[in-house]
Amino acid sequence: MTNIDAIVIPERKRGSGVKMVYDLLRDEILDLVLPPGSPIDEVQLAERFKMSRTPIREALVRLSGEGLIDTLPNRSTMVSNIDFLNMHTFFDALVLMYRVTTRLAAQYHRAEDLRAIRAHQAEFAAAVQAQDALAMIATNAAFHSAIAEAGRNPYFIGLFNRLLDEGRRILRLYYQSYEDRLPQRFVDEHEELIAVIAERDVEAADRLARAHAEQIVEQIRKLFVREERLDIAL
Amino acid sequence: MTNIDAIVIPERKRGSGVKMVYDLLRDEILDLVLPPGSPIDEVQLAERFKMSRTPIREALVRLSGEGLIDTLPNRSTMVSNIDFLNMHTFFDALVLMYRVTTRLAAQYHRAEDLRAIRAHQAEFAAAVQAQDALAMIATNAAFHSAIAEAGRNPYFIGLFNRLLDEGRRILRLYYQSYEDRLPQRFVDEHEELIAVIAERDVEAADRLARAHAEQIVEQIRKLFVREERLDIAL
DNA sequence: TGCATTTTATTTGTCGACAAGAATTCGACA
DNA sequence: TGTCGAATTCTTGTCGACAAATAAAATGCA
Repeated sequence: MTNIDAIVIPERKRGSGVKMVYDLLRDEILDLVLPPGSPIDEVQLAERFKMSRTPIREALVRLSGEGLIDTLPNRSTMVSNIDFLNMHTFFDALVLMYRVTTRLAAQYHRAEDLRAIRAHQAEFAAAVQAQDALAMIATNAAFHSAIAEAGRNPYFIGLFNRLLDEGRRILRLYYQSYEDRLPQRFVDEHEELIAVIAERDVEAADRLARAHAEQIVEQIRKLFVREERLDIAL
Repeated sequence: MTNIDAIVIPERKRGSGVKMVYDLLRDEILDLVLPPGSPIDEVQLAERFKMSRTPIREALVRLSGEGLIDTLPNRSTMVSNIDFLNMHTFFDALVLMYRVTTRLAAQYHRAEDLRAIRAHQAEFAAAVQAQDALAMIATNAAFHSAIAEAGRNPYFIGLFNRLLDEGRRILRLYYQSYEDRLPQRFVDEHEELIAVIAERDVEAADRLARAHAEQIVEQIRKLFVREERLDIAL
């Protein structure tokens, strides 16, 4: 006894409304389906999800709290912009969190953490093998997020995940250029990271994580200057 | 033509509802007027603020996003507990953010930042002079928050403010014991911090911030063991 | 009395409606 | 034709109401 509506909107249960809208909007923002600056219309969303504006608004409040959307009082709300002018603050925070979370993972990880980390690494390697840039971005973030989880510091986990989200948006902008040789190097560096975490070598974990993070930052920087050149060329 | 209601609820304007509820509840949670575990009743709040449940709920969603309240789906919502078992994760994050924000302040501060920092330091010194423990907690947090602002990294500022909030709750629990001699030492250390920031001595800023943070952590730790002794004594 | 089950009450999640601001359109006048 | 102001349309913030989910109370039974 399934009707067609049940396929489009899968039998929403009471209480799942906000979470559903939140998850989907979040994905669409991070995947740049909704690019920075896109207007967000409550009424439109309400029609799309076939629910009233109240749960939509609560989802938007959550997204706003995480800085993914900007809300002008009594006026429009839109997907938050990426602050290219102060990108260095993002890089600083990212490198530090790479280091700290990897350090803590080396200190506090348990056996099951390593299994989860290795599983994500396998997915990342597969994405590199398949030259699937979007999958590389997602699996790389998941890999490092798993390392952070193994470190068991909720404050660092929270900030790091937020940074990884922001990085996901930034990399999406340039994912075309992921066709070079660097990804294989990242795969190797990930393996080294796993090794020093497993050995509980905190200092080595710090050193490798730092080098790895600076690699990534450097790559993003190169994407920027290439983009600037294109701008000038036009 | 003012009526009595206008005094209790000061002429609420459209759009200010959520912010008002959010600000007030946040203060009451951080000041332990609402201690951890307190139940939060939407209807009661709606009556208290003389508004409907909708804006109340949106304020609660924000507070939930910041981890200040916990919400069980379809069930009660309450002020989040302080996780004493994993207090070390809080200390780790706090020390690191003290160091990082002070470093960045030494690097990036401007003249007006120093003025703001010195103003907060003056207020802190006054609170110590007056032996006003609650004012010490608040002005100390404001002092370090101002240093973080001078560092101009929004990611660090966000996490650090969150940690300072949590610290405010923890210290409130024990603020009686602030009657010892340590506060004067903190005043002196603050002066040293300001000096190295003004000199833009990054490494010294890091070193002093770390020592200062570890002082504070050590003091909180001592409060804990004293509390445990009292528990045993009973 | 103690336990299981039904009934009632309370609380939460969602809804449709309305009114206040802001943006837009329209029209008057120069 | 261009500009200013009034009127209209649109969007947002808030409201009161209702129904689902849970908790509490009441009832029945051993």
